Amino acid sequence: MNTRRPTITDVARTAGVSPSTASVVFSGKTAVSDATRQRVLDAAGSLGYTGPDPRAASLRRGRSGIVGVVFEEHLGAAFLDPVKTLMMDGLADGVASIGAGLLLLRDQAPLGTEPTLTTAPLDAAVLVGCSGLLRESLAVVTARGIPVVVIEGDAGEGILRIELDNREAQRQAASHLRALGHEKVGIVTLAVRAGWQRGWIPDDETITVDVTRERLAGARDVFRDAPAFGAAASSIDEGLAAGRALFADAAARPTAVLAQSDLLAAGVIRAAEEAGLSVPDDVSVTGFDGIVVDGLAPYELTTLVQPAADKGRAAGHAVAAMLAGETAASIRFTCVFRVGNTSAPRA
Amino acid sequence: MNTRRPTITDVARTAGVSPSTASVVFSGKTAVSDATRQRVLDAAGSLGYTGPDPRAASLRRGRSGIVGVVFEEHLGAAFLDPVKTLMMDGLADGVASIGAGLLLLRDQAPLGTEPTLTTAPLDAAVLVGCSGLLRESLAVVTARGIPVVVIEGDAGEGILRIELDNREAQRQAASHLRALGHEKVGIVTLAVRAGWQRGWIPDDETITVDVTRERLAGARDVFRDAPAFGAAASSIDEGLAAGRALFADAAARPTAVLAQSDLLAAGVIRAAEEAGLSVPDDVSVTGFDGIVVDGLAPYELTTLVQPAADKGRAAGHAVAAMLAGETAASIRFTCVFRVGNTSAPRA
DNA sequence: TTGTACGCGTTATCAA
DNA sequence: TTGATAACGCGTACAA
Repeated sequence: MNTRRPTITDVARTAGVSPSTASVVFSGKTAVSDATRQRVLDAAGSLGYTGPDPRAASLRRGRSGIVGVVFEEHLGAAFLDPVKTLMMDGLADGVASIGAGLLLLRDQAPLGTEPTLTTAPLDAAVLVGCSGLLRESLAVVTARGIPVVVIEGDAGEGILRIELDNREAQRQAASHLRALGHEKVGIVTLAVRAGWQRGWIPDDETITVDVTRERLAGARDVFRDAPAFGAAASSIDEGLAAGRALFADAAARPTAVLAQSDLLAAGVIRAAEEAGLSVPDDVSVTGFDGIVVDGLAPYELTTLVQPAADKGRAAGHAVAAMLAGETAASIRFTCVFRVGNTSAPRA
Repeated sequence: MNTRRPTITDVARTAGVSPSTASVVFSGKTAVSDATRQRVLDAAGSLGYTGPDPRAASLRRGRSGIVGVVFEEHLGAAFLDPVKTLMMDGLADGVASIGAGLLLLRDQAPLGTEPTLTTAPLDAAVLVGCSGLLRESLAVVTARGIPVVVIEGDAGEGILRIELDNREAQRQAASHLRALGHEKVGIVTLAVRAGWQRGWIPDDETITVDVTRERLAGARDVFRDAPAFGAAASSIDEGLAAGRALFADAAARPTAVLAQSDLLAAGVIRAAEEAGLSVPDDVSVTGFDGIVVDGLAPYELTTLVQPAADKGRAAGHAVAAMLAGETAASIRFTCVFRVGNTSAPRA
């Protein structure tokens, strides 16, 4: 009848000690005599007590050991992107140093259900995103007075950011192509804004996604008038579609393509093959990210290797530092340009 | 000096009401007069109170609104698998019905850091995995008396499972090939056990991964003596390597290949192309999962479509039901066989 | 080395 | 419609 779970008080009573002594046995904060410890442990065993209730401990300590990760997109979409996956991996590592776990949260409340971002017992939050969509989430979190870090996003005043030298990096790839003699270059970009449908980007288009805008600017620093085709997402299939558009007109065909992600680049390569073009002899293709594209061998992309996992790890460490009361600073990571076998001198 | 965050008691005092009334204003559990509500809201606004502390609420309610998801692997590895990604997506949906969030947990405690599975404020847990590795996690969770659901794993007595008709499903694909006249068939399997290196599977090998064993059994139900090559993971590159092994000896070459995942199948197709074989004219290839393989067009795999997202959703609903005190039952999902353009009659 | 006493911030219950 | 009271289960000064 009394199915209530045993508490540390029950254990203490059974062991014939005070609750605080029992508590200490589990937390190990203070020395306890072996005899007493054993009595407490035995009592716990016989009662089926499995340790302090995390909820109560969390209230008492003021910490829950949980870091929220907020995505703009649908969760499935987020993990389809290998870069985000790597980033999460690093983040998991980074917060592990404070023994915290990662709570997955979506930005948009799915109608009717509780908006967990406001009600979850978070110690800190990491916002992942590129457009201005997460401004609202940011407001909620800062109002709660929770430490927050933004990865690859427009954070606003006084918010810690983890970012990349997108423009400078992309400029390197463009310069590389320029040095190889290429002049007619096509650009394949990531999404221009939330809900963007694939298509050529008009010159007067406003690009709200930071990453897209910065990388495009880097490419145009070198090839001022290069046409840009915006993909709807970072995937091989989107790159294929973009590549088809670029190679459609044999007369206007570019001799090199700057893709804003490795997946897009892989798709562009497929499109080139499809059009009877050889890579890199007829067309050079560069990517961005430096991930391993499954199934792309024997091609090895000329690309910009970004420290995706390090970005996540840095975010985790920043969060850890802030929770420890230390001050943490924004970090700007640098990409490493890597020459593969998908770029060559202009034929 | 007093930087302590305001509590609901502070708000109540400022508004001139009792704490319980203020609480009700935020929870909406009981009707409150508009005048009173406004006074409380105003007080909260002026004090910078942003709502009840989730930690305290969680202690009082006995619920944290958090469901743990435990993976055997490294987080990055888990999300590299599209099936797991879909499953997570469904799971997120499923637990959203009770307003819960997903806490990512790893099975192996990374040495020294707190094992969060024992200390996290979980309402329930979902274990994802195929081998017996998560037995330990299971023990921890059941000891805590937390509802638990296992997806695609050997759960043991009395544990709720969400599974697939792996053997029957794979048998369908095999029968399909048999009906097409194929007799020399090769099998490409998923990992045989944790840490497995790719290679031919000896007849006396013990297969500890449930999914691998069941699907292999299904294939052998039809092709008793078909040789099986075990991949190290589910990826196109692993499939490519397996395919090379299968097609290495032109004389012994199979006319059809049963792959245990779509990614592996995609790799096998690449290997076939590489060997100058045409799919499906020279070689038929079947997959398993029914995911969209990025970049595989124009091939459309003959495969078994598994309801990956539904599995996750079902796990979420099961968890919700158990938390509501209802009884939930194990579920066995069924795959749907889909014929694409990668299988054809034996030449 | 152990015990006492109290508070963490909230909410359920019941009475007014 | 509002308020008083009592937990929820634990950790930690401080005293013994």
